[in-house]
Amino acid sequence: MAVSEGLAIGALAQRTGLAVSAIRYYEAQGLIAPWRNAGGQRRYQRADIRRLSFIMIAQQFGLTLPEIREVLSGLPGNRTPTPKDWQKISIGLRSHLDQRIDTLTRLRDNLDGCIGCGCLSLPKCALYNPDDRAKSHGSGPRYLMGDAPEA
Amino acid sequence: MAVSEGLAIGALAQRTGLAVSAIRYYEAQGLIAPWRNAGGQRRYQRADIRRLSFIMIAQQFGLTLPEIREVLSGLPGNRTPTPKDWQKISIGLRSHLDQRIDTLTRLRDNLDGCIGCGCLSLPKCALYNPDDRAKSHGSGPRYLMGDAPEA
DNA sequence: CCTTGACCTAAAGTTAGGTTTAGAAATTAC
DNA sequence: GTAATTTCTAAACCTAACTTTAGGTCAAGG
Repeated sequence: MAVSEGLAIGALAQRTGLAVSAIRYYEAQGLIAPWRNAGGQRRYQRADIRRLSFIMIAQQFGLTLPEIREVLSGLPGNRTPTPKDWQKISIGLRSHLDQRIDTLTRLRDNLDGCIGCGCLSLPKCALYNPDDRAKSHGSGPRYLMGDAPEA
Repeated sequence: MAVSEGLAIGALAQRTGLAVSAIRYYEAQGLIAPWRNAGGQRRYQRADIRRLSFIMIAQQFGLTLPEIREVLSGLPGNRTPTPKDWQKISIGLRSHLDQRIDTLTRLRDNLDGCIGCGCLSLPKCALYNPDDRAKSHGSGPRYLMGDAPEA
């Protein structure tokens, strides 16, 4: 019976390569919202495979889970997202990625001229002012990187 | 007397912009080695300002503290490093950075064609196979991502 | 001499992104 | 109708890179 009662969490895990615990964690973070069957178990739509795939890709691009949740909120809530819908929200990813590449490239260009030239110890060194603030995902203070003393 | 008994940790913190606790932490991780004065307090050389600066820059580039410790071990231990010494070890940074830029660029090039085209849900999608897979050194699974998200 | 501020150590807390564990209930397989 | 799988929840644990706290010690100034 139940020609299509949706995917169980284990099946979704297999299809995406994610751990079951990770999928539950994403739900806790508001990134995915399954329904429950009569027995209280999570059931997912086929479209959720793509949703999780998107999450994994966005993570590779350096987005945090809150950021990804934000991006996903751009999808329609009342129907299964179409390829066009995915395309639309992926534009944000693209610009995020472009920014990161720019930053790193700028950093690299400054490296050769800066390390070894003597300015390394000066707060005004170009390398100290990554005006983009690539807030590395760790927690902690790092008020230097995210919040340069000024510029 | 003691025309130059070295810098106290607070002075070093001010000069570098780092928190005192962070500098002690770096010592615990083997990244810097001050000596102690008669009273047991840490004393630093002026050259350590540059050492900490290097650490901060390397972090922006995405290196972990163990990796930075490794790079720093390339400096001479018996004398104050010269600009040439710094230049030498910075070559490793440069290649690290080049790799990261390459990876991101490859990812970006795949993005437009991949998201929205329908392959997003397939495990064979190019975005799923960042062939660089830098041995996910983090704890968790992230066996999918080639490298910790870093920044 | 005494007070204030900087410094000391060790241990616990923090954030992100999950995993592991434990005990119980639901499903599936035979 | 069981036995074996899965799944459930809640809570504890994990890493990296630090910070905060607690309880004391050192150093400098008046």
